[in-house]
Amino acid sequence: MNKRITSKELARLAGVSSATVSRAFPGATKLSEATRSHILSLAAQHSYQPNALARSLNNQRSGLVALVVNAIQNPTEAEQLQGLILQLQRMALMPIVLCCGGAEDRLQLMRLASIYQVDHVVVFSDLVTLDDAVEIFRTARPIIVSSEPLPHNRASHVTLEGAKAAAEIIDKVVADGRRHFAYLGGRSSSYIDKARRRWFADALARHGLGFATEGHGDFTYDSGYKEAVVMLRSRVDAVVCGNDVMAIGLRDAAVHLMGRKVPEDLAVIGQDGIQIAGWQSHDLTSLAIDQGAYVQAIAGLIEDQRQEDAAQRRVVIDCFARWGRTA
Amino acid sequence: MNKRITSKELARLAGVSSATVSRAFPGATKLSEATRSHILSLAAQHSYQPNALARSLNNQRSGLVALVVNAIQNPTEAEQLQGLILQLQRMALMPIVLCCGGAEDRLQLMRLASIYQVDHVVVFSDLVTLDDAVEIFRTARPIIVSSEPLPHNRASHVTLEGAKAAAEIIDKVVADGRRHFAYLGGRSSSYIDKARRRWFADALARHGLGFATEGHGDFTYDSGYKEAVVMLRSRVDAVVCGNDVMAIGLRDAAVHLMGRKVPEDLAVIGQDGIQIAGWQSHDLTSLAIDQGAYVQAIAGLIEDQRQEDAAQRRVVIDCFARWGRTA
DNA sequence: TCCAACAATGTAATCGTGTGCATTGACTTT
DNA sequence: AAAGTCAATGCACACGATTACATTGTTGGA
Repeated sequence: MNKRITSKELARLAGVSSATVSRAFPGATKLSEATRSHILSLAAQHSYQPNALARSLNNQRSGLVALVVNAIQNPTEAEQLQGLILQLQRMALMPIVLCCGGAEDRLQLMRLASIYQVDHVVVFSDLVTLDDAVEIFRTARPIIVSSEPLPHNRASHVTLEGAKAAAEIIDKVVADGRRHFAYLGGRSSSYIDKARRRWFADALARHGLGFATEGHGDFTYDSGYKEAVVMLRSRVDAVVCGNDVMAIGLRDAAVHLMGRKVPEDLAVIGQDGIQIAGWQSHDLTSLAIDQGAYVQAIAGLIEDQRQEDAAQRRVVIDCFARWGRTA
Repeated sequence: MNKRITSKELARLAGVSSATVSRAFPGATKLSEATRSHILSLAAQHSYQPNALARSLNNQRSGLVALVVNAIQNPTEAEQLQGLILQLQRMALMPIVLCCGGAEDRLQLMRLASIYQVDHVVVFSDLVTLDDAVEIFRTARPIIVSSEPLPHNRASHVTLEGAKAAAEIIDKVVADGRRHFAYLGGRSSSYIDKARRRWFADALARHGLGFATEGHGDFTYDSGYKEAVVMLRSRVDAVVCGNDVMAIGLRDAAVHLMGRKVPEDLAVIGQDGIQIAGWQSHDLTSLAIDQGAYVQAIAGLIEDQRQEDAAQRRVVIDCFARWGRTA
């Protein structure tokens, strides 16, 4: 195992002090161009790079970002995570990923991560409360994704607004003659979960309608499949689902297990607009998130936080209708 | 922003030296039980936790693990990553995720991560060569996933063996009367890519058959969809795909665009056995990886590496046939 | 009673970098 | 020519925790 070369050794090789080596790297302050290039070429030759851990120790800035997610397997989170990580890489920040989904003790997990002095925390998971995140990560103010859009001086928010697009979808489905609506949500009491249901409920209310049937899944395919069996026993000709994956599960059960025709007998509407929803075998109508804008918003908030005294902000991202052939 | 409490401050509060505070934490060596519990209760009260960065500085052990992946969006990698991260969390190790897929300069990205003194590196991506990984991450010996199973003293390997299961699948498909086979691989020249093709080619050879048609995608749905249009112009009644996602794309094009019936007109075989392949709307026959065993193997190699002078090992994981209704 | 052994804790060095301050030397100004 | 200015660099300390070594106090045995 080759040990890594240290700045002191490089200084000895270059015939300067370690302080001069240190000065050769970031902004190149107060240092003759000759020695600077000398040091840099020697550094390249011995493949020297400063130790980020030691640097962080007196910088008070680690360059680490904790991403608290539910489960990467979930396509919605996978797409968001992928986009954000690419963005962080461009900002020369390192993501540490925490999977709350399968963890026994989520708070313990976050404490374990907090000792790494992360500069920023992005909480995607709704299994973690804002207060816990703020309390545990003392070195950084969290950014909460899809939480309630209330001003909160201890965290920044990115949240979704889908009322308009939901109305657009409902209007079309009602115009098609559907009258018996169902909603398949999550069991979670998180803000965004309730907000999404409300967008559609409000849109229905304007037609004098409401959800006659309701179900609760856990955002997985299997839960959508299972809930379909229960919910479709009632008279239902349109189902709105809390995410795309449950919608696909529900549709599969309806079509393959219960012999319904989609969209003739049953309209199915998802949420998130994941790439898989666009696969031709699904071609799901969905209340879609603009993933690019979403990631840009998060990255922007992180950028804001880099000045010490920045106020905490909130950003609202508009959803749009993705039209498929299931509604 | 609450600063984090330091060991020196806690020592002052407890009326001891910072050395004693340090001794109270890990193995509790040489320290009276009274002061130990006193310090621990005070630590809990002020929610003190040691700074991992400072600790790593003289420990020579950071607890960080770099996971070099292609793209999280890819369901195969997402499932493996999820499993491995959960396992790492149980081992109290922190994962840093690098996405090579969308990165302009992959080597630069790895260099950026290498300054964090990671203890271990797991390379899933085939966009990075073994030599580059070893060269850049001097502080850790990489574990290479799905690379060639040759002994290599600078890295450990986990690789797949699918010859037997591939033969099982091919035997069944040939018994069904198929004779005109095609293979849709990746453009990558990685070992595992070629090995997978070989498993099926060998199985076909035993029936005096071979791949009459070949295509090259990039492991995405879209590339499977597009290649279908080209490949299915030839006379083909069975296609083996390099992964499940391309298989689904190819099947969608065959069914919805070209009017083929699966499996009547065309057998479709995927690889990886991802969860999505099991969704009823796909129900893909696939050469599946035992994800549990795969993750356990990687975790085992990491555990091995924790003793300084451990030999580098390689582990072979057997694939199995997942039977769906596409073949 | 005296010395040795040992447990408990403090002191100080260490890990690798970054940076304020002091020092040196060359160059400019009057 | 004397003095002031400024660029270039070294010195030393800080960041926060760990650990070898030194020190203290206590106890047990001869």
